[in-house]
Amino acid sequence: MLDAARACLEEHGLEAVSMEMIIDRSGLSTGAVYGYFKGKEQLINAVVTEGMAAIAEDLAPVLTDPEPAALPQFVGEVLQAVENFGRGKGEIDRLLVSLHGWSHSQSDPELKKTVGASYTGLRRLFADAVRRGQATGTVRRGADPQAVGELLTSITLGYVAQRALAGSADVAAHVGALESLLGPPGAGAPGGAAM
Amino acid sequence: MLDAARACLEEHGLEAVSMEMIIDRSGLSTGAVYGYFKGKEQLINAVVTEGMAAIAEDLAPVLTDPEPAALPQFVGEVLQAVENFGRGKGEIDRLLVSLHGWSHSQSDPELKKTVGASYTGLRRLFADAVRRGQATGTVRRGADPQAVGELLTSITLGYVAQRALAGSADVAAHVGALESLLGPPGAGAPGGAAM
Amino acid sequence: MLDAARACLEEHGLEAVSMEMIIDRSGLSTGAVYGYFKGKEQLINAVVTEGMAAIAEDLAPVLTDPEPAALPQFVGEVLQAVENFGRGKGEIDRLLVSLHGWSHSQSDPELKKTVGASYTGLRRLFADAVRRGQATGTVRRGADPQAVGELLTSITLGYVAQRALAGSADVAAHVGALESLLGPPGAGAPGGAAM
Amino acid sequence: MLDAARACLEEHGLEAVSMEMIIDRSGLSTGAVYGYFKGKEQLINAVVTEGMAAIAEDLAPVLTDPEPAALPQFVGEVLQAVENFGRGKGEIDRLLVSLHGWSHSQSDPELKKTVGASYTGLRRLFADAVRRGQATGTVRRGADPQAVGELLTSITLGYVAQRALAGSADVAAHVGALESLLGPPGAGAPGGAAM
DNA sequence: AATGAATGAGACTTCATTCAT
DNA sequence: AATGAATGAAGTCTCATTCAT
Repeated sequence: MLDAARACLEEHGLEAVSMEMIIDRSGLSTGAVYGYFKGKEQLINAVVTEGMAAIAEDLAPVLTDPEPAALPQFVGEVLQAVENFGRGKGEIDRLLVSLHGWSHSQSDPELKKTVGASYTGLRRLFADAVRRGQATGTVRRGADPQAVGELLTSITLGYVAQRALAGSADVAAHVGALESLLGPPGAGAPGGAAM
Repeated sequence: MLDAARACLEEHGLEAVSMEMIIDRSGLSTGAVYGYFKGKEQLINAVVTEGMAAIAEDLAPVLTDPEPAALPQFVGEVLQAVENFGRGKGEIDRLLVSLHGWSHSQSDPELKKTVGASYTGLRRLFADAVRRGQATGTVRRGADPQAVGELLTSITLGYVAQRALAGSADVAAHVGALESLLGPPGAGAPGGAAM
Repeated sequence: MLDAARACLEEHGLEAVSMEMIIDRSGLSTGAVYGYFKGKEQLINAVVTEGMAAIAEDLAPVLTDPEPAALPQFVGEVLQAVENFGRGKGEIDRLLVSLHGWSHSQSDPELKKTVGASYTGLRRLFADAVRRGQATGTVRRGADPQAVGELLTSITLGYVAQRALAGSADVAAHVGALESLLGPPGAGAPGGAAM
Repeated sequence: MLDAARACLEEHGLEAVSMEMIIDRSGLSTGAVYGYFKGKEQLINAVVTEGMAAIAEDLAPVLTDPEPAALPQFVGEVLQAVENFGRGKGEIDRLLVSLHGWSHSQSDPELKKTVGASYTGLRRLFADAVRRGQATGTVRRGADPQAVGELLTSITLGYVAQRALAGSADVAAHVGALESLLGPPGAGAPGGAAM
């Protein structure tokens, strides 16, 4: 059901998905689908919500690592998890579908609140990781965890956007750029051998 | 016309905008609108295209600055230009509308190509600025301009996304985070007084 | 079952009653209901038929009274029985439901025949009562029993309609009007001085 | 449009009329119909409202006659006007459609109010006519105009109901019954000895 | 016999687009 | 060239009925 909706969303876009095509692809009957979801809105919202939950789950191990790696590598792990999530197991690219979710969530107050909470949460998780990094010596002490958390959130979301909009984005390039910019290692981010 | 479409897009979202509401708000007649645009698709595409052109125009002075500032400040200038673009002159927030454009462009091959070219261009502009920065000594020599360009593209797009999705994003926080991470100023990014 | 259907009919009207709501209210399972009634049509028809039978039963003692009262009082007894039927024992007003039955019966040939027979029967019962009234001296001899039966049928049905449509109808007013119009008592309708 | 709706209503009943059949019969396009009426509910309501207005117009000359005839004849004129209305000019019997309107109006609060006002108005018009009759000597002085108005309303509505439900109703029978009951057809209602 | 999840025909309605004026 | 009423294809959803369990 959600799989079918996601696939149709990727294939046809937010404006053109119809219940009929989702239902056809799901293999269920009209009535069955409307038994599970009250309507199209609710179904699309479920796709968005489930997507956020799924990627959050995939990111959790990285974000909650008690001893996070140096920032470039840490970002690399995050982006790789994001990338893996996009590739997923099926044929569809869930990161592309995300953009539809982003657009959709702007127009549904209820969903917007949920999404807002979720991304605010992501920001906080990043900040917490930064604090742990500072505690374990992989992140400069002088940095404001919240501000860095916000920056890392932008990099992560921006990776998704760039990947979809420019057609590609490279995890290694992001890591390399950060390494070369943050290095030379030693000043507080030991182990980060510059590019 | 495009103003009306943009406003309706922000107000109702990609799925719910109707030609009728755009036409009503534009003050033109149905026929007139169809005189200017072949159909809804073309009109929405025009909104997206015009939006990209407009923000590109606003970013141009910063991106093509012959002597770009140190990276944190440079990013600050970019994000501030983006933020100013969003605030715009009217009541609507053009950055929020961008997300609809991102979603929409995924489903229209023609538009997707145009958008892809535009964001690839942005990436290149960033890379070029990095090169100039390396030439004038504000960016580390060891960094790969293309990779850094990709990172900066992510930060920029991510700022837009985070602002819309989390409900807020702070230019100063981004600048501060970069400063404290890239600092101590001197090693190759002089002038960047660490936080 | 019929109680549930009746209640839903009153609450939602002929167009909006659904099997689902009737079934929910009945407390039975879908299958059980379809065990008792072949379908919605048959169920609604049963409601109508049962309603006619029930009011006929309530009216019987009055209509078959061997020595009917003078016409105004006789009509009063009939209308009071009708009113009592409407008030019933439950919360619902069965007279209001009657109007739905009237409407429904117009569209089902089978039911229309049944209903037609029932109301033709009512007319005849009235005519018979008139004859007995003439025999016992409470109704003018000159009157045509069939014609008077038809008039009394109209008054009875009209009472139901007026009650539902105008929002109220008063038994005493009907009786009073008849008394004042038919009187003076004695000229052929002795004993009708009452009230 | 309303003609088509009325015809379909008579032909299929309240539960079975569909917009599709009304639209087909009207010869208009779907969009045109929805241009005139916001939806099915509004269209049916318009049928009901127009029906009440139409019969009210037909009854007006009789009900507002400055010198109403004696009651039996007056009732005859009213019922004849009602009957003529039913026969109408087209093929459909508008009195049969009325029953659907009665049922429908029970379920729409807005319409119910309108209908209630209309029938309350009818009651008042009858009462007024009775008063004029008393003034001109065709109706007994002792009668309560309001009560008689209510009785006449019942007779009128009951005529419509009986005609539809029993399959027939006869104006002459009603007149005859009243004549024979109201008794000695003298100057009309000389003096009003009763009460 | 009883259940109630599932079915899918068909209902209502919208809205992008056209074209007579 | 401009208008906006009209079109009708297509979309969303309901609900009477069935049937595997």
